[in-house]
Amino acid sequence: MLKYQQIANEIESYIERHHIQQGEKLPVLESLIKEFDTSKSTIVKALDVLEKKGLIFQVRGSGIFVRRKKRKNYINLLSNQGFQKDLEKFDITSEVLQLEVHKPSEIVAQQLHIDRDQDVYYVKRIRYIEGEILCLEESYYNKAVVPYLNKEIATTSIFQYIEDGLSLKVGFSDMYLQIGKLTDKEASYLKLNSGDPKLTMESIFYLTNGTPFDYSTVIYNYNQAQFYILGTGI
Amino acid sequence: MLKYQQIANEIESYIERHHIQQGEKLPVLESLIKEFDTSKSTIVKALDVLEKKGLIFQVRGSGIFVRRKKRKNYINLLSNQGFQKDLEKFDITSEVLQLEVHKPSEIVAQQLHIDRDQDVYYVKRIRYIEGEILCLEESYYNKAVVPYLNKEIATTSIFQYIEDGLSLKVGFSDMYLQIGKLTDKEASYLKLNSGDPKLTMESIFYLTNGTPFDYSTVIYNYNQAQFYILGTGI
DNA sequence: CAGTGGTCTAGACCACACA
DNA sequence: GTGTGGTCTAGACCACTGC
Repeated sequence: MLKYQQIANEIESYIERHHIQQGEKLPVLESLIKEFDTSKSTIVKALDVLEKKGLIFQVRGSGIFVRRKKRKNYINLLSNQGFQKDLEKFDITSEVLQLEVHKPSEIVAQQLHIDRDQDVYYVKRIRYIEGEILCLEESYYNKAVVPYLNKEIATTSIFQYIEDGLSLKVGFSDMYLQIGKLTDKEASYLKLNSGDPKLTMESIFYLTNGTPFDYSTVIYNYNQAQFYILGTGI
Repeated sequence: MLKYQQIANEIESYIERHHIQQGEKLPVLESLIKEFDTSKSTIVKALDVLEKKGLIFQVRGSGIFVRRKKRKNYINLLSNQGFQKDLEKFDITSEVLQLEVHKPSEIVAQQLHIDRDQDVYYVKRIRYIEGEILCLEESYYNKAVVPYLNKEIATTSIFQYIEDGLSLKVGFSDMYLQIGKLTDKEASYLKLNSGDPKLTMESIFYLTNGTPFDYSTVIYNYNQAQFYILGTGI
């Protein structure tokens, strides 16, 4: 484990354990350097990680302060973790409607940067949050990257399988959001009415080496679609 | 200007100028160090900035590659810039419906972390993108932080005024997203129908020192609400 | 195994907040 | 002015990629 990551984790769990509130001050840099017996740069890097995660903010000449969102029951929109990791407080389950290997459409082939004669896994799921319907998801995985999938994996967490089972590293993602009205078909899956609001989120996930491996379209139930973003100033 | 920020900007404009495409390789670290005549750490920091912005990705043992989103006409959901800066390709205008100083409601006072007897600016605007109605925005500014506002400022960019005119630094933000149906009133502002889909985005903006100064609720026209996020792996 | 990016150090110096 | 975080350096060493 990287030293700075280790330190970041320890500070994070320290904040968590001690229920430190928004605006409360953390020990000064000098103390942290001594505490963790490391160099200044390493501490600074660890704190940068936490700052980018939205857990703290640093004020020059003043100190390091805890940032803590106040609203519960909102889902973190960022985080590549395909949920799960981020929603460990929530109970997320999945019902697999379809799982098969086939050739991609033009659009899918383009998003995954493959030829139309290469195989993809197609997975259609309904995902539940605390027993309520959260979303309808249709995903395409490049079979050259994800050579095997089964219903059991798709019922739990595909991303966890990719990272732990296949030892692949998820790097980054492009996400596109749109608002619209549910079609008849979508509505029946989500047990809503045709014409009801929907949030559509298309995502392309890439490995750390830049290979796109997953193209997904997720349609959220507007009753459950509550998201938060901890912005960190671009 | 900070050296690493300067370098990041130069690399960014280099990518832009040369129309470098997704996946194309940038010069290796060693070259950049020589080119900018600086230390390795500084270059690394500059590249980190660009990576977090979603412009490049770095692969150990391989190289530095350009990342470039392909879809146009989507709005960047992140960036604290209250749009404008991010939408410089878009034409954003605002119509001010209301602008006044008053005492905050319980909720507003709480979000801005002030007492109910302190003044806030209340601004209600309709914002247009390329001449089309983009959203209805209601904002509350802590008057202790933003002592003066007028219609002209609100018609252009309030955030630019805060940063340039008042020399305040925007630090970070909490954002909450929800999907729902338009009320009669909202629909009439957006020239849509009651019951049509809406995306509601509540934001609290903080200065770099952690002071919340702006609480805004924005209701987007679902026909124009197209967003993208460049995820960078949490 | 050569090339490339990533981590870590020790320390100098700078910039800002706050009293 | 003191305390605190931020930048920058020069260099050692590590870890991954791809030939």
